[in-house]
Amino acid sequence: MSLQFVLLGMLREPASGYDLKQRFQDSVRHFWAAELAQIYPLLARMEKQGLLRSHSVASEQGPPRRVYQRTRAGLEALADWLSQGPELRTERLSWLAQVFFLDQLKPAQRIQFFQQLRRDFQQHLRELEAVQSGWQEADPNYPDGLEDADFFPQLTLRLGMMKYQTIIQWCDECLARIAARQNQHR
Amino acid sequence: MSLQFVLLGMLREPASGYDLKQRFQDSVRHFWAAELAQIYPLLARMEKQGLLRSHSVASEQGPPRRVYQRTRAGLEALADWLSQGPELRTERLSWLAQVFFLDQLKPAQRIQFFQQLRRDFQQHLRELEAVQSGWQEADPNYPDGLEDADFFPQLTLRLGMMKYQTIIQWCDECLARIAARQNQHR
DNA sequence: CAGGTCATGTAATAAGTTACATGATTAA
DNA sequence: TTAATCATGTAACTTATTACATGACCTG
Repeated sequence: MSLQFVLLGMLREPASGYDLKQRFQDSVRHFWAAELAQIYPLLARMEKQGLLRSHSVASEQGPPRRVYQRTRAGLEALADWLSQGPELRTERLSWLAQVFFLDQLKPAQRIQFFQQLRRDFQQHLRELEAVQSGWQEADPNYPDGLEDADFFPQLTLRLGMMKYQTIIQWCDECLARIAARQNQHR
Repeated sequence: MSLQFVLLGMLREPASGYDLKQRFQDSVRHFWAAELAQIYPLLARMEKQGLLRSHSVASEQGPPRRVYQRTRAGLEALADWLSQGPELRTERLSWLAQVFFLDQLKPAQRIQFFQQLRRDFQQHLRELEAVQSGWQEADPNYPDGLEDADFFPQLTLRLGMMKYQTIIQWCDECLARIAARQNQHR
């Protein structure tokens, strides 16, 4: 299970389940997501396994926060995972499966499909660009003077943008080719 | 559940669970995968729901084959899925999560990590290129004279190649930037 | 006669989603 | 007073993986 390692990686500083969920939202959501209903029980399990330690901290608002930190064992588990090299798993892209079968959709709707797809990814791209801008303005060292702990996250942001650009380009290409085919078939 | 729809899409012609698994292997494996242990029970369930019909056909070798075909209801379910527009779900790319946390790995191993990543994706790219070459040689209409039923699959193949190329490019960029940083820090 | 392919399936486990329950505080 | 945010959790369900069981036939 990789979520375990993602949590270990994020626990560079102590954090509660709720905090971790926020961090997903604003730093890794373009390549990982997790719900609280998955995070809470997993954190508890990891503590039982000795990878984490927790203590309760009173909160100004709401119930007390359970704040977790990595143990030595947790740190080792993370190091192991990283040193085993890239963990590649088969992706499941339902939208691409839809494209695969798109001949079974009415011609007019096919074009709409690609237009919608383009809009969706354009939106994703804009979101990442916004993240980048914010960062860029806040940190004069951006991007190559960053410290390691920020440099590698920046690389993932960069790939996210490159990938979305590629997909948008591909959408345009698809739309052009579909249009060309329609003219030919008359 | 999208596997259901992927199976419906693939059942353009009747096929057994075993057949379907093969088709995953050679046509959609870069964006979808499924094990027989998932396929068999799902096909049975879909038949109970009235989306599929099956009959048993003797095989030259091994046990009789259970061959499935779509019912009208199955076809409608597929059409519905397609006409609802692109189904985007959050991806989970563990290897990219590893990059995100790569500062927690020894510097020498970081470079190895990217080299390995590059090799892996280079391999994936080569596999798709081989698929394309085979197809290109077999069909003189490739790629824009293809019929719809082959044209859309071709688009997914094309995106697969573009994506892998992007990732390889990004790996090179990362390696260069890491090297540049090492020089700066001395 | 060992290992691969053909072919179907079950069982156990892991991973992820959706819905629900609780209850305080704060801002519109 | 209504909705949002803070904060933790459980329960039910769906989706996916790994391991196992069965047995014929085909190739080296």
